[in-house]
Amino acid sequence: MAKARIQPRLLKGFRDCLPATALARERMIRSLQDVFASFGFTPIDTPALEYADILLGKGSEETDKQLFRFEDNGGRDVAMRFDLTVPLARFAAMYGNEIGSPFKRYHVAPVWRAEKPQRGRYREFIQCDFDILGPASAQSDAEIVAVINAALINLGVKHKIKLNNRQLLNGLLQSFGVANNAAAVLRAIDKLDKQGEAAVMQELIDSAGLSSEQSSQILNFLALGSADPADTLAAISKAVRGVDAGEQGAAQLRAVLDFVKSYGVAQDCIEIDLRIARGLDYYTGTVFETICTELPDIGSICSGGRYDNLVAVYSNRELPGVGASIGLDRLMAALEELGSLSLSSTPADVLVTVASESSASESCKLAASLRSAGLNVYLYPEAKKLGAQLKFANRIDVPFVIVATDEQLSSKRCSLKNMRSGEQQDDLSYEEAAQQLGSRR
RNA sequence: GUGGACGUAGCUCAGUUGGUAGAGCCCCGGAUUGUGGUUCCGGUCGUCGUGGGUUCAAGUCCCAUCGUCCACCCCA
Repeated sequence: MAKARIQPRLLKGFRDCLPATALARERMIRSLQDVFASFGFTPIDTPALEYADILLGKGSEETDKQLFRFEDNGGRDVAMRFDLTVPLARFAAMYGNEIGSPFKRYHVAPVWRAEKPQRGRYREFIQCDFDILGPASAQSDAEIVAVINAALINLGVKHKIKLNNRQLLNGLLQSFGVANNAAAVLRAIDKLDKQGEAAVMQELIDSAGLSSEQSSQILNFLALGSADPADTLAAISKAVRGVDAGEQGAAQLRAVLDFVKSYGVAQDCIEIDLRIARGLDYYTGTVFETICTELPDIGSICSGGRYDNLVAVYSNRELPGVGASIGLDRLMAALEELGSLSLSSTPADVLVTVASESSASESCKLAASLRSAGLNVYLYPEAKKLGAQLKFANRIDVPFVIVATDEQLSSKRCSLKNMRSGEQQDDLSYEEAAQQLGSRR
């Protein structure tokens, strides 16, 4: 009796990664790791699964609802991490003495959120986090911004980093007399780009219960987007005068911007955006979001902020932190849409064909010799018709192929074929072939 | 959670007022007995998402269900 066939399929919001995508992803991660390392960040890893109470109530009501949460076989209430910052806080609380302070780490790993999937939004996606724990300094905030900037430049992504400060925002709302419905106000303001001024004004009046004067006042102020941050800062300082939180926030923002400049970040990659609030509850100071300027619709590709009280949730020790997270999958989706993702399905520089069973072992030696010259070599795994091997080379899109007859191999000679141009060099020694390939890379 | 669009070959899709399913690409073989990608010839491929209903007859109409995509909410 034939076995019932199991329909191959994927869970909603989860994706397979084919070679071309996996290679592109690996290249991106390597590029990011280089940047993180260049700033002295060190990698860590933590488990995908945590006790549910570690994760619950740390992000927001929304992230609680989106948790993949279940009972394990031992009856424990467990959940999959929805970000890498909360596990970092738990990690720091457990190993504070070993890691010391300051602690600069990066972490590239998948996270899970049971949301409804959409363009650039999945249920399993990779985040690339980098954080500085310890100092509550404007300099470390600025360093995170500098890392974002360097990382995106290294990936060739045109971007704009939008900065704000939670305390400043609180101060502003206080000075406008709307601090008690802050959440509703911020939610409305956030829609300015998408829905326009009139709709937001209406929402401010209807949902947040503001007067129409308060609404237009706030709207005008928060939407304030002067090209020169100095002008914006001046206006802000004036607006928050006499409100403690506001004055502190404004001072922090100013200090961070000064340092960002010293870190050498181009001014046109940075702007103050008072609408950036961030949904996660743990942010306490500087917050930022980053858009890809060529594809702003896809949303923030990197965001984060300062969270000074998060580690204290798990520890009797205060350990301030600041960090950001690059959404690798969303970024890749953006690059793919822009057509600027290089997609090849093999890392090999050259494919070595196998002419016959009797010469196969010599082909292995040939491949080994090319590898020791530093080349990525795809040795065909069996003797087969040459046409089929070339066809395969074509399929995986390898740029060069080594072809050799049994006679050639017996005297350690081979031919090198360029698969793009079709041109072929005959009668080369292994060293000459390696040299040719090396010089063409 | 709310709203909208769509499910036909591995992929992208066509299929008229209901009449028994097609194209391109991909894949395989040959022309081409050690040279791919171009060209030509041939070939494989379908419970028309699933279940029910209307009808002599359903890919087509109706209901339900599942799935996908998009937008909102929120976010990477």
